Amino acid sequence: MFKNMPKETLYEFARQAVPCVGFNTRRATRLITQYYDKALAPAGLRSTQYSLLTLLAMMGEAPMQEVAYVLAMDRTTLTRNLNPLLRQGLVKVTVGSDRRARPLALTPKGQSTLEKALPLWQAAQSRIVDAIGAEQWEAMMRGLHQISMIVEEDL
Amino acid sequence: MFKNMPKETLYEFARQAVPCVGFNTRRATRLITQYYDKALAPAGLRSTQYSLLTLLAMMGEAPMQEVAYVLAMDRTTLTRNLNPLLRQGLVKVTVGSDRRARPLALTPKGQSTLEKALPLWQAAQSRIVDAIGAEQWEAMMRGLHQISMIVEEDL
DNA sequence: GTCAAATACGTGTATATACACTCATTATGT
DNA sequence: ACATAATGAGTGTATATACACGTATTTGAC
Repeated sequence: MFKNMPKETLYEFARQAVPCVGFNTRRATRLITQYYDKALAPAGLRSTQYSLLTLLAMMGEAPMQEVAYVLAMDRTTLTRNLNPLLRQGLVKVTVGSDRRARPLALTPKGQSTLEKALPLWQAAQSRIVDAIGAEQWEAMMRGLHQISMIVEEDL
Repeated sequence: MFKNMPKETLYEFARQAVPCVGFNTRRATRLITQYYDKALAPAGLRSTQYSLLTLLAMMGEAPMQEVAYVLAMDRTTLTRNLNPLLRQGLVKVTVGSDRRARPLALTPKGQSTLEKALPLWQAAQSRIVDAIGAEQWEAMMRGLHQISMIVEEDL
């Protein structure tokens, strides 16, 4: 019975059973995403939605192509991810001088939602970074970027 | 225009724009999953499916509850993830002495599919681990497990 | 200037993910 | 033994993800 096992032992079992980079990152990402989802729920945002709003706030008005590229996300996935944000009126899609492009931008409501979410995110983020330490977190980021670059060569 | 940027610069921009643990792990996981998906395609498996088959092979006949727990995956997600594997006849669902439980087990076809996939996975895995080094990979695993334990306290 | 190539985007389909709710079966307190 | 709680699992719904394919617009070669 795994449920009586300490988490550390369970993780070790899973890692031994499936010693795959992809499996272990996906597994951790499931947990981490749930954690931020829960933290951001009072603002009515999911993890992905918070990330997207934040990126749009930083990028300003930008065509979908560019946004998807920075997200390392399929263009069509971005289209779907926008739907809940459009329905809630947090993001607006306009048309630029190039009438093919669809520049995205935050609405005032999107801006205020983001401001409401910021302290929630900050608390969740700090809880992790404070626990593992900034150096450890920086090292993890470097590792994830390193792996990302390796795998992108094969896509 | 981000497309002319070196990847390293792009990643750094994304990390600065959205300095969130969840965002950065999700972003990397998207790329890594695509990479393994591509590598495993000749065996007709997606990354998640390969992981699940491997875990079932290691666990032997086990009730869904247990499998989901080891995967750190919602029980109902496991139900859905089984569908393509059941349709392809790679996994079978039986009924045990406790008629509520649904013990899962690989079929012979599931076993042979896994054997076909193994060298494909090994090649993809080695490409990453050889590039970053075993120590770096071990450190990443420890970091992911550490973060997983922290966030699980809040779920 | 015209027409093919390139570009920006959306849709159909399939898998991956989780929550709320429901159903069937087993365990338990009296 | 029986009523109730606890347990194991499935479904409805919504979001997240990517590929194959199609549409509209712009670029560029001539």
